[in-house]
Amino acid sequence: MADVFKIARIALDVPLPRCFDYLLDGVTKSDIGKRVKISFANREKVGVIVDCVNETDVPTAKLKTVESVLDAEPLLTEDVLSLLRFCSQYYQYPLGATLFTAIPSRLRQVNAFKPDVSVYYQLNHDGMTALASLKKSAKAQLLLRDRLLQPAGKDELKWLASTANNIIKKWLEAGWLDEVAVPASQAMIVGEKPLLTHEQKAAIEQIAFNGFQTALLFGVTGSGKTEVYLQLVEKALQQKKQVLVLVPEINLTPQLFQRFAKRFPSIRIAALHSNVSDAERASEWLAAKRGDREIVLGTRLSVFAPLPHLGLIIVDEEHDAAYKQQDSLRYSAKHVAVVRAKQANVPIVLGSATPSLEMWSQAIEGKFDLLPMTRRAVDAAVLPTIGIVDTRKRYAEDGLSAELLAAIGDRLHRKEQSLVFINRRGFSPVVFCDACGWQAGCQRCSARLVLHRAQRRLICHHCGWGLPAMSACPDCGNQDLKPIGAGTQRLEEALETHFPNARVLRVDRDAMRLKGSWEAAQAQIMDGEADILIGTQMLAKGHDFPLLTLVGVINADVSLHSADFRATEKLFAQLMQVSGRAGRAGLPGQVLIQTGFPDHPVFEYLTRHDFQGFAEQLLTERQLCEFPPYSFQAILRAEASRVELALEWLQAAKSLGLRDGARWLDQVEVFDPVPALMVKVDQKERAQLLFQSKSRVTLQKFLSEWSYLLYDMPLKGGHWTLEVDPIDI
DNA sequence: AGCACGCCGACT
DNA sequence: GTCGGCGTGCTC
Repeated sequence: MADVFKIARIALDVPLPRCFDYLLDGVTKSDIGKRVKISFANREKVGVIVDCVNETDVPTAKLKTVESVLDAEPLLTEDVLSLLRFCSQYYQYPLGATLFTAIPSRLRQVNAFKPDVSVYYQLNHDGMTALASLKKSAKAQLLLRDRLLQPAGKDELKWLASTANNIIKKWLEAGWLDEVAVPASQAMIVGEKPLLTHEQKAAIEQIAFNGFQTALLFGVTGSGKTEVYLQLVEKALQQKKQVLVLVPEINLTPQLFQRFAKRFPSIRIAALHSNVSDAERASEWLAAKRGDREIVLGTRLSVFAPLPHLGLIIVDEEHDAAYKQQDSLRYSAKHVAVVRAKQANVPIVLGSATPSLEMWSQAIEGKFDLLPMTRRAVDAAVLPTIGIVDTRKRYAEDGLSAELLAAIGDRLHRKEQSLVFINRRGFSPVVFCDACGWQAGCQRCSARLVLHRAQRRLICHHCGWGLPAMSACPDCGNQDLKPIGAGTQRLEEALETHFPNARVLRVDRDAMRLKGSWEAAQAQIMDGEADILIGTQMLAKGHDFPLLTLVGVINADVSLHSADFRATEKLFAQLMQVSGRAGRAGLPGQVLIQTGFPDHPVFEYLTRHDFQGFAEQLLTERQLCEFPPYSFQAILRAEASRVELALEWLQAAKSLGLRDGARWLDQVEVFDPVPALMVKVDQKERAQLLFQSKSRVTLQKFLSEWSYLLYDMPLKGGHWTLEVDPIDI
């Protein structure tokens, strides 16, 4: 018989670094992970049992009794719980708050969640035949058709296409759709497979499927990484295992979902990301937990999905910063994924064309397996030629060099598409008075206001504050205010002037604000109904546009003199990524990068497509300076009404650390509190304190002994956070 | 995080 | 004389 206890230790969704004890007669270790209903500070709350004991320091009079146990079986099973315990400890975040981030919101509530009430739709045989040859421009129908190879809920379909309701209705009436209550398990069917390149074959063969293994799939754009994922997934599925696939952002899920659904039409895939409704997410989460979903495909939070038969983890676009959560539990999903693979004793494959230095260094040191794929899978597709345009020669107000204009003109002539990439929304980032030196600044942030000419407003990109654009300088009355520099809107205007007959399409957050406009824009680009695209980050990732053969990059150097030591690493990855948009389908691609620093080494490596050489050089630098990945960092950030208060608080926190963590101090470097690079954001002034150590373990020990003391140091009128392995310093 | 308890300004 | 401002302190 199992040991029986009297007291349950319960984790709650409160920002306190401890658990709370409640009486629960007959509680056993097998109850760990179950949810309970309790009264906490005179309020009903849901908690999770994390331990059971017979003795506690809490005075007996204070102990309350658990009102009810909500689960027959633990909602958080042992494997997920131990992963979350690791996260709580590693990221110095309270256990309760950590556990509750991993639980779908519907299951955090006191009211019981009734899963599987929603109807699932699936395309039947008639439907597949009828919809086999849709027009390319019927974007919504195409998306829905491909998704409906697998059972799908209404909410998710509506997210895929805003017109889903009407289309579903039509297809139901035509008898092309079946309503399925619960997606049924079937024998595995594998769709058509392409021939593999030698490199793809070699990569697949290196995954042994006999225990924990970390592999870095280093594949240039177009080398066929997805096909490698698919064949590895097939192997795992053959062993009746579940597969976890992580993608950096929701925009990339539909694409990958289609590939998976087409290849494995009988396999049930759960899509877990923030655009799936709460009810559907909870329902899919529970289905995965029952083993009723063979594949879970989702964004970073999916790394905590319950998978009783986990057999493989895939992390696509491993270098992407979106894997790092930037609030509450500040975890790195790819790091957690590696820990999960280790705990579950399964292989993990991380793919990227420009791996993070952190992963790359592990691979070349032999700690991870390196799976290189340096050739494009389509024979005819060659790597684009990359040219550097020196913008010091001639200053162009609109940001467009003569070389780039000529190349665009050339594409127009050949009826091919051009993409002009600029990571800056609005018309111009600076509004400046020649006469007195005045600049338009935000009243709530230490940032400049960006001119949005269409709205005739100056807008702060950090807090949203703004004011109507003025025609005269508010300080000296000068009538000649100058908008300096170019954003997407100015480029749009300039390109329309240069090429009056071209169809110019701007794709940024402002232009794509309306629902469905992004889908429409994609269809427009696919069908060749646009000649020149102006895009921000949105256009850099994912989608392949077959007619696109020229990519121009404006102002590639804004980040080159940034204080962030990761700036060049990020720039290289970003430029490689946009370059990858050029010339994928047999048409040769050209990339033109405008910069005022043409001699910077990053461009030399870039023109040679030499990631390895670039990484080697950066790693040498990092080693010399003892920067990550040769050291490990943590940052304590504080925000308050005035920066002096934040600095004072950090100084006090530092002294506390110096006293209490003294025995680690010879191995942990504690810097001085400094104001943040951008001191003021949204009326709050910020400062930070950096910790660094050559040993991850030592830093962990130091943080563990010191960080809980911070909870007893109130920051009046402010807020603090501790971040382990920060990526923005 | 909530929320209650607790001492000082402008209102019926 | 009260209503209410949000400063500190607690939650098993």
